[in-house]
Amino acid sequence: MADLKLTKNQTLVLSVLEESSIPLSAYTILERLGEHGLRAPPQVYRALDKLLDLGLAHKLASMNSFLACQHTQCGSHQVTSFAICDGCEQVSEIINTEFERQLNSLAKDVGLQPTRSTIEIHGLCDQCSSSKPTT
Amino acid sequence: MADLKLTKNQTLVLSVLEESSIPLSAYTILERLGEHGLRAPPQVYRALDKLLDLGLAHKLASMNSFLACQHTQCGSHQVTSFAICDGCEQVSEIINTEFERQLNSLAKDVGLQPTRSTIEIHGLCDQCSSSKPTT
DNA sequence: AATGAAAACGTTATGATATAACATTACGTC
DNA sequence: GACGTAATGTTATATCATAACGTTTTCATT
Repeated sequence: MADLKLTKNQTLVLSVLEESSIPLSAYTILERLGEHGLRAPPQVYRALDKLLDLGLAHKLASMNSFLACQHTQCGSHQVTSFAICDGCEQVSEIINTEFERQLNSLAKDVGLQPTRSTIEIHGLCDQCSSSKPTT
Repeated sequence: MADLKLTKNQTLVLSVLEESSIPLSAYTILERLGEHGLRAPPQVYRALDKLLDLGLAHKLASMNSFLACQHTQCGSHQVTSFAICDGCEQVSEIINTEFERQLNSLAKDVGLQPTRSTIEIHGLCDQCSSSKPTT
């Protein structure tokens, strides 16, 4: 566990993310940590920034929300992709080297040296797509 | 040109996007259209929503900004990827069917039926990477 | 243990992004 | 010209994120 170096607020924020089955907004995290003494957004955002740096959490730009890294050891600068169900909000974190290679190749084709990528696939999971359409 | 069906505000917003070499925030668009009578955010956001629907504009979730579609005819629901230079802010819009196929395959592997994707690659373009590092 | 630098923290205020809600106007169709 | 729909204008507010500043904690060095 890399948790050992985390500060109090970072630990609190990461715990909330880990206990959630879906991504959370910074303000939802703040609400849940009110009873632990957190009162203002910067306390959450600062903890999140550090967790993102460490690769222990990820931000979903398309939803303005955050989730704990699902891989116990997610190198902070790999290309990570997310499959997001718009029904149940479950997220799968995908790391695929062949896909990463192809992404870098696309970037190179247009003359870009990539540093970070946002890959977020929205849709419906098998379970939601079999239950939702019956409306 | 598909412009023929656009309303006044949609046409104004699209014009501003087309005249810009970089993505613009909704509020920047609003400022630029102040002289044309636009005064409040909903006027811009409503036009943007329609332009996104029509595939005439795209949103970059990682930057909270918008740009005109670079393909004269971008089917509104293709997988479109963006290569974004963090130096000069130039964006290349990439459509690649092999990449799209692989993306769909990744989604399928985790049981997701994709509907829309956010693919944004950040980095430095060749020009910026040869000028910036010398600091 | 004293000390000093760096990191983390708490707090207030504000900036930036986006939408709800409602009244009004434009416009095609009958 | 009456009607229904789409577009518009406007006010207010919700949501997301950070600047700025002072205090406290941490911890290596003395």
